[in-house]
Order: sequence, then C-alpha cells, then structure tokens
Amino acid sequence: MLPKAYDPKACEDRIYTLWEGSGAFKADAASKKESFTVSMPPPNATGQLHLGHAVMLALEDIFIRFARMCGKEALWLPGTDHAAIATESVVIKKIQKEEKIADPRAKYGREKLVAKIAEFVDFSRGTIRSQVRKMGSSCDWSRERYTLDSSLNRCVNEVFKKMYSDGLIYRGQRIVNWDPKMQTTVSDDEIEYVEEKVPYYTFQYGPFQISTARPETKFGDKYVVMHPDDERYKQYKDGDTFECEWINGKITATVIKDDKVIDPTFGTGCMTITPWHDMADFDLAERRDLPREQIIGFDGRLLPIAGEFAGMSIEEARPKVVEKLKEKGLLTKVDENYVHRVAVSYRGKGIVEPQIKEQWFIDVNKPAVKWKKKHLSLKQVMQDVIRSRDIAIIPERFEKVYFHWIDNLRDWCISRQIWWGHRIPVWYKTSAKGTDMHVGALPPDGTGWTQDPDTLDTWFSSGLWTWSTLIDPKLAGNLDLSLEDLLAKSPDFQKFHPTTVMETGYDILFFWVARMILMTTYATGQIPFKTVYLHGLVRTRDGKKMSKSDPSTCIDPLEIIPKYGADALRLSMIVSQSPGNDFRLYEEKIAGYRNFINKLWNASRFVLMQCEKAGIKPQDIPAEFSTPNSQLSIPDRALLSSLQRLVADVTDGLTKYRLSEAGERLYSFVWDYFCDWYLELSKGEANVSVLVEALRTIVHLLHPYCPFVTEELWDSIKPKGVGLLIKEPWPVAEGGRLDPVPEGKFELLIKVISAIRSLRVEYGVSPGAKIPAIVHVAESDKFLLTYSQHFLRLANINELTVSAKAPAHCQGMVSAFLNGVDVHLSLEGVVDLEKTKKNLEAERAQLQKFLAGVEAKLGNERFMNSAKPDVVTLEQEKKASAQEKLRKIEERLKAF
RNA sequence: GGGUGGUUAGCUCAGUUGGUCUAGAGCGUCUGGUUUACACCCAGAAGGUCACAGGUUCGACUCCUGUACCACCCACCA
Repeated sequence: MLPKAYDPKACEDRIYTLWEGSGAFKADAASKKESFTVSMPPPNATGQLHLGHAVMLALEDIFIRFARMCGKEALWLPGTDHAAIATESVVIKKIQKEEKIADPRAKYGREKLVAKIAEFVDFSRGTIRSQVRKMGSSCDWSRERYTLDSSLNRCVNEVFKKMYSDGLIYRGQRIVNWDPKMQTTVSDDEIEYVEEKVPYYTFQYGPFQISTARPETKFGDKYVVMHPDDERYKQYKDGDTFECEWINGKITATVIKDDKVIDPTFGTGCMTITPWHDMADFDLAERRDLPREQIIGFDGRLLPIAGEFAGMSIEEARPKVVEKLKEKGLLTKVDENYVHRVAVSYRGKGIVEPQIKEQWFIDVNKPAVKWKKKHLSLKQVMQDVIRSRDIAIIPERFEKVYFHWIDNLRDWCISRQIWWGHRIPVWYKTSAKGTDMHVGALPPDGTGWTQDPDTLDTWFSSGLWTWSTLIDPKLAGNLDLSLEDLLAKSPDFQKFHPTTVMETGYDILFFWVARMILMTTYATGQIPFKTVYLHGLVRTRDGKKMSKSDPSTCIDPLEIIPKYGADALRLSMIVSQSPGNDFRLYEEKIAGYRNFINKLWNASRFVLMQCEKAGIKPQDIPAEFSTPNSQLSIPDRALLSSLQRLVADVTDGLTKYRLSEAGERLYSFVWDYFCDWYLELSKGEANVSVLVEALRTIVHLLHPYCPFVTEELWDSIKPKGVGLLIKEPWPVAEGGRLDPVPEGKFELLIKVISAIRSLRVEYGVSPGAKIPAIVHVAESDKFLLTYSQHFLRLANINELTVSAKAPAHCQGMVSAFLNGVDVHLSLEGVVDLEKTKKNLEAERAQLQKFLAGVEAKLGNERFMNSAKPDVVTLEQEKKASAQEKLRKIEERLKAF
C-alpha cells in the first residue's frame, strides 16, 4: 500500500536514474519515426541554475515527453555555453578577490588564465548537469554539447571562412562600444542605459552657442553643424570657416549644414561633432569624409591632444575643462537638472565609451545569401523566414518586435578583445612588403604567422547551436571535409534538423533567436527551428525581477525542490500563465500545486483500496478497457465519456503549445470532477475497472507535467508486463462511447430536452438537482445553442445549461431545471431575425465587393510587377482574411 | 520620440475564431464538518459596473476608436 502522503524526496532521484537507465531519453538517428527536436538553450557555464532555467526546463520537458509518448523520435539535446565575457569577468573578479591580484590578465598571461577559466567552467558544468536532472529533464545526455567543443569550433571556423569568402565578414575601422573596464568591445545589444543627472553646459563657440554634457571630449571639435533650413543661421554657408577661441587656444572651425543629424528645435540648434566618440557624429563624418581624432584612450584617460589635461580620467577632467572655459568667459549657461543616459556594459558593468577601432564585422546588407533561389542579404533572409511563416513565433506579437529590431540592425561587430572564447581564425605575417593575411583554422606553411589575438562574440558560436551540436564529432576532426560534407554525412543533422521548437525567454529574442536564424539559414540553407516559443520572466511576489544579489526575494529552485518536489515547482510555473507574459512566483503558489499532487496521490490510494476490497489486482486489469456498456452505470458512462473529451482537449492543447490551458483542464478534471464527484459516488458502489481505467488515463495525461509522481503511481496501477510510463503511448480519444446528437436546427434542442426528461424519469431525479446525462451535445452550432436559451426562457423553463464544450466540473452532465411546462418553440420576441439577416447580407455584399477589388489587383500584371513583395503579401493577407470572414457569414446565414 | 503588453474578486492570475460566461481558478476571509483516499481535506458563503468613455452587433471581458495609469522594449537630443 502507498504511504499516506507523497514524498518527492524519496522518489525523484530514484526515478530519474530509472528513466536514464531505461534508455528512454536517448534518441535514435536511424529511427523511421517522425523526429521531434528541441535544442536546449545552453545555460551559461558560470554558476548555478536559477528559476529562469527551471521554467525553460519544465516547458521543454513537457514538449519532449508529450512528443515521445505520441510516438515521435524525440531528441532533447542538452548543453552549456562558454559565455565569453560573462565567464571571463566572473573568473577575473574571483581571482582579484581570492588571490588579491589587481590585474589577473597581466599576472597569468593568456594561456594560464584561459586554463584557469576552463577549470572553473568544468566545475560549473558539473553543477549544472546535476541541477538539470533535479528538474526531471528527460534530455539525451549522450549528446551533451558545449559551445567550446572541438566539433563546434570546427563549425565556427568553417562558417567564418565561408562568410569571409562570400564577402560577408570584413575588417574595418568602425565605431564600436568600448568597455574600458573589461578592455573589450561589446555589441549594441549588450548595453544598458542608466539615467544620471549631470550638469549640462552651454559654451560660446565662435559666433555660435553649443551645449554638451561632456565637455571633456570637445578638444578636437573643429566643425559646427546646423540645419540648412534654420533661419537663425541663414547668413552662414556650408564650408564657411572662422577663427575661434577654444579650450587650448585658437582654432579654425568649419560650418557644416546637414539635415539628417540636427533637430533645429532642440537647444541652440547647432552642435560640434566628435566623430571618434559618438555614433551619430561618426556617421556624419563618414558621409562627409571628415577627419576623426581620438580624444580618450582605451584605458579611459585623456590623450595628449587634451594638452594640460592629458592623462586625466573623465571624472577628473570634466570639472577642470569647465573651469578653464569659464575663466576664458566662454561658459554661458549651466543646466543642473539635465538627465543624461549613460551607456553601461551589460556584462562587465563598466561605462561604455564609443571608440573607433579595427574590428571584424558581419555585413547584414550585402545580398550574398542564396535563399529560395534568390540572392538576399542576411537581413532579408531573417525577414523572409518569419513573413513566409517558415518560422512561427508564439506569442505572435513578438513578430512585430522582431521586424522592428531587424529594421534598425547595423553590421554586427563580432570580434572581442578577451581571451575566453573561439579565437578568430585569421593569421597575419608582417614582412617588408606589408602584412599578409590568411583565413583558416591553421596557419599556412612557413614561419612567422601569428593568429589574431581576438576572440569571437559568444553569440557567433551560439548562433550555430541548433546544428553544430548535431555534427558528428568523429567527422569534425577530418579537415578534408567541407562544411557541406559535414552536414550531409552527419546522421543526427540529417534526422533531427531543422529542430521543431525553440523555447526560450523573450529577453533573448534578439541576442540569440535572431542570430540563430541569421547564422543557420546562411550556413546550412535550412531554418533552425519551425516554432519559437517565448516564455515570460519569473518575478517576485512584488513583481520585481528576481536577482541573485537579493536572496530575500529570490527563490532558489534547489531549495524548493526538496521541500515541495520538482513536480509542484513545474506546475506552478506552467499553469495559469501565458507565453510572453511575465509572472510572479511565490511559495504559496507552489504549495498549492504540491497539494494537488497530494490529492492525486490520495485518489490513487483510494482506487487501490477499492481494488483490494473487490479482491482485484490492478495488474490483472488489462490495458484495453473492455467492460460492456450494459455493466456501466450512468455515472460510469458519464465519467468515461468526459474522459474521452479530456483526452481530446489535452492532446489538442499540447499540440498547439497551449500548456497552461491543458494543465488547468487536467487540474480541474482531477480535483473537481474525478475526486469530488466520481470518487464520492464510488463510496457507495465502486466499479473497479472504471476507476482504474480513469486513473490510468489521468496519469498518462499528467505525465508530461508532473513526471515523477505519475511514474511512481504508474508502478502500482499498470497492467501486467508493462514498463515505465515515460515509454507509454499517449491515450487516444476514441469517441466511440459517445452518441453525438445529429445536427439540425431545432432537432438538437428537442433531443437535449427529451433526453433530460427521460433521464429524470428513469432515475427519479427531482427538478433542480444536477443529473448526470449521456446527452452529449456536439460542438455544432453555437449560434443556435444560445438562441435555444432564449427559447427556453420564453417557454417558462427556468434554466438549462447546454454545453457544447462543457465547463470542466459538469463534463458529461447537463444540469436542468425544468418546471414541467410544455416547451413551445418560437422565434418571435427574442430577436429580430429579419434585421439580423439583413445586416448579414449587407455585410456579405460589402465583403464580396472588397474581395473582388483585391482579386483584381492581384490579377493585374502591372501591379504585380511593380509592387514590392511586402505590399503583395499584405494584399494576399487581406484577401485571406476577407475570405475567412465571408465564409463565417455564409455559415451564419445558413441558419436562417 | 516609436513600439509592445497590462489594467478581470482583498492578493496572484486564466479566459484564441464575439454566443460554454447569467464572468472562473488558486490563495486569503467567513460558516459548518475528525462521513477511515486526502486537514496538503470536505460542504457551503461572502466578494467583480471585466480601468474609463464612445462605437460596431440580435449579443462585447472578447472587435474598433479615444482617454488614463502601470510595466517593458527600441531609438535618441548634441
């Protein structure tokens, strides 16, 4: 007999070992079954798992277990990410703190520091592996990958080479975000803005007034820019020069008229430019071919151009520069209430300074990608795969966000001046003739070649994640094979790519999801995944972000799991929340689902007790339910038919990734219907075969959600000779036990009423009481169903709830309150049907006219030739939605 | 400045083609229950103008327009 309460601690680890040993997690590339692949977003190998990971693991495990039970070849590939800057900065901080070394990079040198980081990462990866197991994740450990694996490195190098030879990767002097603290570039997406109140100065600059919050960058400013239409500066022409007194003496300045960078309504309407340290100024300087000068060094200190201020830090120099200008009488105004936004590195937390530096870039605008027989730019491919529905995003609204991001996308700077990561596969050799360059993993023959010291942006390698992990590591070592060969000859890639669904938090849609689309379509010619499922972020009870720095608000999954069980934690993060929306998690919520699991546990105990009472072993009850209809009571039949509907609903929900809905449905079915109604009824007289059948089905349906407890229960109720639940086939809704009422305008209603009547008589149920009925109203005509309620009220029938898809707690029941009055059906007085009909017909005519217009447009050759593809798609979408609407109206009109 | 989401019971949230809703769940509150599956429970109750104002419709939490507040994302002012 089962113990009185479910104890997750006693079961979970044991069951996980059982699963792992059974080979259930392991996918087979040779299988004939349809594949279902999920690439686990690799957690950063920097420390511990947090709730964000727990959400991800729970969701993906549900997808995978469901797919596996549905008979698909399910692969969930786990792994970890080396997380370049994040890891390096964590380790450097650790060394600084533990070993009291100010500059670990200088002290250890490249090789030793990398070795130290690797050691730290190895340890972290071990921790992460065991934590992933704790959540019950059924991933294929035999295929575990790490972004720095040699086979992944091979892919990185191959893609770099391919992009370079296609002219998509170039090296150039460009303005980048420089983190002086970490001494590296960071990408646009890795920047956060912090608001700061700083004084805002206005200075006299020749005849003009210019304003700035950063006077310390103004040493080299020799151009003053204004809008060409600005009446105030009408007398100045583009190219005019003038002498003026400035920080370190007299300079000659030039007037520039430009309509792109200047907002004439802002401030004085003119500004000076600092191309080396400002993105917008750099663009202008590029356009007009203006000189640039570096003012601030890469160490964050002023350069000799600053004269007496050279060597000072920004904080130190700023007041001194202001003081000097003030003494010269050039300071005209100070605004103390100015709010300025300072760019801060997301990882290193240093203040970011734009700098011009030689870096490697990926060109996102060059039409060098072959996609669907066209030559497109990387940007265009990224747009096409979403627009053409090759990839669907859940929830859909993120498509808009995605498109908006692509519109603003600039060339991607991929080089980083750190040591931890994939080294850029480029070699240089300097001789008297100049510098030779070679792109490849290995240097060419001969001496004197040195490798580029930089590493690649971590997203370069994670952008390859869905497929580089499927490359056969044995083949990856063979340098004679091309990238195409590697793809073609790797069985895993052939079987499991494109992956089925990419599940991740919406916060890394740009960082990662977009880059996987970019890199994968380019490198393999395939989309990386068919569906993107974005989950919301976990928040605290007060709606704040969970942060590790504040443990009082932060829930640690590792403390929760021993206390409430992994199953309860999983449910609390899945049920009653919707994709893409943040949700709050707190202990009471988790406890609530622990209670549910306990309820299920005790319901099972009850069923087992009934079996014992009846002298029947559950093991002897065959898997196939075979009790004849004649031996079933009305409640039995009601339960079985609603069980069928439950199977259909849950299957449908899981197929459409509506996990919360399906989970709620199960929760309510088990508690409100199965336990509170059917089990209570069974205390009088129990039908053991029905009880066991129901429980078995429930346990199957719940298994993806709470795998541990269901597996444990399955052991007590499974038929003889059957193995683990994880390997069981998914239940199928047969519908054979139902008698759907045939459709018909009034027939339906009459059938319902007469069925209730006969049941009431047969079982002697008094009016007002709920009665279980086998009347199953087919999901047919909601319009009619609603009208039927009007009719009934008109006919003095107090209340009748007719369910097409009944609320969970009255599944299979029709609650009726009849007062014995004969039913006369009449349409009069309820609604003005004539008016409705007229309205519908008018709407139909309008739609038909519109549709004809759109069709004519699409049939017009000149339009099709001249219009942009976007416009055509839009027209087609309009057509489709109009057709859909028209179809619905036709359907409604049929009811008249 | 551009965009997205939210606003539903005291709290946290579901509610996908407008008709299951005459609006649900969990927690909390109140009343009553040791009926041997479960007190991590059972029976029941109170509690909502579904932010606000218009519109479309026979019918709107659901669609449209506008307003307010909150949150987030992107761009950015020199």
